[in-house]
Amino acid sequence: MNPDAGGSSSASPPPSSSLGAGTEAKEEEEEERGGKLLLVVLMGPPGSGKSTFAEAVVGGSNAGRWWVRVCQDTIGNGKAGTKIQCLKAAADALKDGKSVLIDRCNLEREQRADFVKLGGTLHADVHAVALDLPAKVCISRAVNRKGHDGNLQGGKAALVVNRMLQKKETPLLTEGFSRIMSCNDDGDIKKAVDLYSALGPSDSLPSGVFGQKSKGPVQVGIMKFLKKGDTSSVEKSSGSKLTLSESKPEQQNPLPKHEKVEADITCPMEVGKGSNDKKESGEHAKESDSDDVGSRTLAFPSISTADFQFDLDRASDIIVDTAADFLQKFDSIRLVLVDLSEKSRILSLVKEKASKKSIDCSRFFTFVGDITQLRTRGGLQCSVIANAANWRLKPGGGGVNAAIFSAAGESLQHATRKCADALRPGTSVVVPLPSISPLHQREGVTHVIHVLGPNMNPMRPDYMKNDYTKGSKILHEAYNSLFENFASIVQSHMGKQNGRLGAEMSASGGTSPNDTKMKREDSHGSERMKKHKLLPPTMTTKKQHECTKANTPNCHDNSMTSSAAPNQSREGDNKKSGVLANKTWGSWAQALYELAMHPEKYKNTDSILETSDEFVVLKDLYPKAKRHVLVISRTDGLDSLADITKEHLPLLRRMHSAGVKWAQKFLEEDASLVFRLGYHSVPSMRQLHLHIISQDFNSTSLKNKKHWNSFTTQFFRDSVDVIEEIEQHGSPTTTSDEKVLAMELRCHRCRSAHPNIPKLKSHIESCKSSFPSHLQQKNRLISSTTMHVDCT
DNA sequence: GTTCTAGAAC
DNA sequence: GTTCTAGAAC
Repeated sequence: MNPDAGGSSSASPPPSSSLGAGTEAKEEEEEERGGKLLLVVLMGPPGSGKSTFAEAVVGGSNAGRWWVRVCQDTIGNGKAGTKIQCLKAAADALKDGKSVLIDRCNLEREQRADFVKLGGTLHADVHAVALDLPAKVCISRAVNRKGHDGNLQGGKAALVVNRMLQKKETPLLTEGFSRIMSCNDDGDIKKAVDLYSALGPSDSLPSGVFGQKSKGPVQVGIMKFLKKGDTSSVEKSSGSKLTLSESKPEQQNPLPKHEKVEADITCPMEVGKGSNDKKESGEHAKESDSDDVGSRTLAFPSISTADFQFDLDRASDIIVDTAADFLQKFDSIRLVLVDLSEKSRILSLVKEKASKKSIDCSRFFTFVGDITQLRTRGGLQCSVIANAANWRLKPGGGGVNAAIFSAAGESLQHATRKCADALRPGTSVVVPLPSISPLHQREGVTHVIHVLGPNMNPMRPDYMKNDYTKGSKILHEAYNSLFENFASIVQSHMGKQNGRLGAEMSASGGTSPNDTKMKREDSHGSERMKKHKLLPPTMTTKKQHECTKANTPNCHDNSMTSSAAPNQSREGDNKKSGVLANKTWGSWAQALYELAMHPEKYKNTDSILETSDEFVVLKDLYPKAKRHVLVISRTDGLDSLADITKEHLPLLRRMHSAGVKWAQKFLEEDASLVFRLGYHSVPSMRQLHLHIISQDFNSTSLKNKKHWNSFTTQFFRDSVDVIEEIEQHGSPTTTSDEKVLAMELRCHRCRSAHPNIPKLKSHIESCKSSFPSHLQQKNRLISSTTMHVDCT
């Protein structure tokens, strides 16, 4: 602790030549040192370690540097002061020939603008140092600290941190900073401290953006990032630097006016035209690099319309429909349809239809160019590309498939082999592209998703004989599978960053144990990615993987249908997503099945509330809230959402109605409750069951992260949505990626992050925020004040 | 799904 | 030392 830290500002001893102050003296200093004075704006929420940083630099070993720390928490005679006071102190110090560290949160652009301006006016180099630690680390530290200068600690701190992080805006060079340094963990912070502490009088630091690997969206939270209906903070921080919209004049789709920031990342419905505008291309690439938009962008070719000769008009409808659905579900994700030629008929059809549908053209657009050279020749930053694969997942054959395999080199073939041997029409498989692949190195492509669509070409395998009813369904499925897989990549990308950063929980000093831990978690995380991400949705075991292999166009279903295991889904239940819904259930997972098949055996227990031919209503044995019941289907072989087809719609509607009825009954007993009805994407217990659960989550049986996330993330599929999706597409889209269950803990009402279950639980006891807006729509919530629409 | 428990985090 | 998480076993 610097002895002067309690005052309005603290400085290490100034060099004698700077005594006497004034601009002149300062300029002399500059000349002498060969460098300008610095105004370093720290950014970070409470708990991010700004003061520690500032104290280390100001009071550290660098006695030759004349730093002044301007700390808003102490500027008022040791107590919190105002921004004006900070500005004045900073101005005085700069005029005095001292470099300044601004120690206040400065998370929003507006909050720091005056300091940037001041630096400019007084000819100082203005740097940003963003302390971008994960929310939960900051919260944990802020909550636990004692004797904080600004008296912000304890429960109040968590609230403040959360509120601030919602508004965080990533610093940009365009704000006026000459250098931006982001610190994503304690190691980064130490490096930054060392860097600034070690600056000699004549040293200067290179300009530019450094260390911005972990982007704003990650810090704001995965849910915030992915879920529709949240505030715009993510777009603000993620999108503010891209200016694709400026790249081409022929913008067709004007942006909604309220999405100003998005407009910055927007493009006209069609951009690109390949290669030649070097300036533009460079700009895109550069801008995108400093943002995370590339990792949230999927470029895909039109599936089935080339060699497989699928009707273009129908295909374009399907592309636009599936893309629109997908974008509705996920915010901040970009989809780009790519084709080589400007004259591409499919591109113009899609453009026209997307425009008619008023799809946000910043998040879905067409692009003329080579999908294997999007960054270098097209200036489009994009980490995930889709491949219109063949069923054998082999290179060659011409078209996009040949181009991608050729551009990616042999490593793509090897990586593909590890994931699958073959693909069924209507499905896709994610292949992480090894870093040695030229496509990875040159274009920044991290994943290739192979997709197989329906074939309408009599010369190719699995010819569909012009059956467009089936063909359209399969093409629909192919795009859905592609987009879902893409979503899970983005999710796991975010989750991984959070996981890695989340390992950094201890106080600022500890580097080596943390480093060890970090590496371990990181490699562990990669392992997990290997296991899960290689497989299409819902496939998580080797066995299932093999099933898919067996289920290729040439192998059909024989190996599966002969399955005699009594605890597996029956044959024929798995027509949908190309990924077999088969799953082996542990003995413990049979309980609901047993009950559904033989409710009479259990009729003496008071857990069964109602029995009909179609379902049983049961009090959950381990309720995760004050009221938690299950409506269990009695249909044999219907184990999870993955088994559902349109035939089950009437059943689902009746299960829903039964659930609503019970919710209303409970509301009569306690009008303060709010209920949500839904299914787990991947249930742990066999036999399809609908959860009716009150949103207090006040239960000792709710014990861990998996419990919480299974009811409060997209893993929980609202019954109304499931029903709607079956009505529209014949099957529900399940978020089969179980990694959401390991995500950070966020309040289901205010979305604030919490470091552990006990702290989360104590928060939700008192959180009175209204529910996120998407939950308040379509009767997803049932309370004493809502009306419900009967789905029967 | 839960229980148990080692060891990480605090 | 206590609290908490996460993986294994069932």
